[in-house]
Amino acid sequence: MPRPAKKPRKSYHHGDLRNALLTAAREVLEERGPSFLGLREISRRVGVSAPSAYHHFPSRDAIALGLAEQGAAELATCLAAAPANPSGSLLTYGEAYIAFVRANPALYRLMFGEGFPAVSQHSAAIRALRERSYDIMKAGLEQRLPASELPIAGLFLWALVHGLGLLLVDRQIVRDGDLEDIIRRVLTLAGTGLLHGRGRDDGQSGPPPPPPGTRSA
Amino acid sequence: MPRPAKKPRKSYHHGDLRNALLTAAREVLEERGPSFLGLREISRRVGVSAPSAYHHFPSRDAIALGLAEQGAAELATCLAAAPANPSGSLLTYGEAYIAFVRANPALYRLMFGEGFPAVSQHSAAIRALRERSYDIMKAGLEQRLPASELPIAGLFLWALVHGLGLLLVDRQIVRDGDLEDIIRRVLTLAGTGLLHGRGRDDGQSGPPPPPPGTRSA
DNA sequence: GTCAAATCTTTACAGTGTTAGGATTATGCG
DNA sequence: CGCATAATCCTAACACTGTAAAGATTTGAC
Repeated sequence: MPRPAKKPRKSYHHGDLRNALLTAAREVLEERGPSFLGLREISRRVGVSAPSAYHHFPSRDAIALGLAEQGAAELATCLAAAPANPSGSLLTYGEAYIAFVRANPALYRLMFGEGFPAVSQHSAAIRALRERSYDIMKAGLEQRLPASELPIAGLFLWALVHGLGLLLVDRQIVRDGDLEDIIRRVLTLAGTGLLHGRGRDDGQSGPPPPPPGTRSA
Repeated sequence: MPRPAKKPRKSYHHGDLRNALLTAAREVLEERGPSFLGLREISRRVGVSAPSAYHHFPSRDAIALGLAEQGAAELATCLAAAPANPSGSLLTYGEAYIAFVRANPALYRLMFGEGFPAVSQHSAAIRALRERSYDIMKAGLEQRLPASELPIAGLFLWALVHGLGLLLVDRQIVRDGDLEDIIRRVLTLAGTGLLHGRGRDDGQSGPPPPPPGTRSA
């Protein structure tokens, strides 16, 4: 049973230091921002000396990498749990994505920021999780777009929610109206683009969308 | 006349240290990335002792802020110089924006990253320059959209190029095709959305999905 | 020429990530 | 059980960082 952490432990060994470090790191992250994520600050919160962390992580960056992997996994979970409304799947996925970013602003910045080299180099685990998120969103488009348009449409959607999420996190959007409504309208605008923009290079005129779930290339 | 910088100067006084520091800082930035932008490293390149910088900048963050202001000004200039092709203004503005990001990747990350508190707080100068860039892009939309749609359309466009630029800088887009073409197709897709999305038809407003609070599942 | 202001210097301090080596506890084998 | 050994945590120390304080050198005004 993992020790409750943060309380003064009685045993010399902690018992679950690795997870305790990650938990404390996440607290520091959301409380004070990615640039204050210091190894000594983290260890201090856990009540342990700084070098102890090196028995569980090879470097400070590795702790940040651990957080980034957590974040990537949670993002994929959020997207997978989004209600797959067939008529407005783009809207629901987009809103789920934005909701995650707004619920974990500092974590999202860490995931896509430059502050931690280990994170920027995209570990294999992160790459896999990111691909999973991307595939989930793309699957939502698959029912309504010809396969030839999927790569561009997926990239379009990803870039939009990525940029919109970061603008929100950075408080760049100062409009005083209802933020939820603004987000919904931007995503709706994107949806009409996807719906009306299909006539590019698919010569067929009334193409039934290919329903069978062949994973995209 | 500014001293050539980087060569061992003979006079005790440098003469144009402030600009020399900014120039060296920009070199460090693009060579090694924002997280390696150290005050001592910068001073070393100029051939001057570290505390000298404090006569020209109140802190290390202030140097980064100076770079961010430079970047904001250059971005606005790039957008203003974009050929105002009336039929595809969105494409040209979007491409100009992306071109700037790709030409100054580290600078763009510094401008919108979290590594430097002074930068994240958006100085008045940066706010003004950013607004100018935004207005330039919005002006490109003005000729083709009703005024009521402008705020959302502008935000949509900004979020898209912001996200797309950051994805490019982060090397998240690994598709092996022609990158220029991919960018063009994404922007074109966005353009069709703007053109066809003016009559807002959001009849379906489903139940808002529960925001995933996701604190330590 | 002289004095003051501006500029650059060395020195020093508190903080960081990290390494080395010693203390303490848990574990597996006889 | 008893004991060797491995795992874990500790303190001490190093090189580095941003920044403050105070001394040296140059510029410019009177």
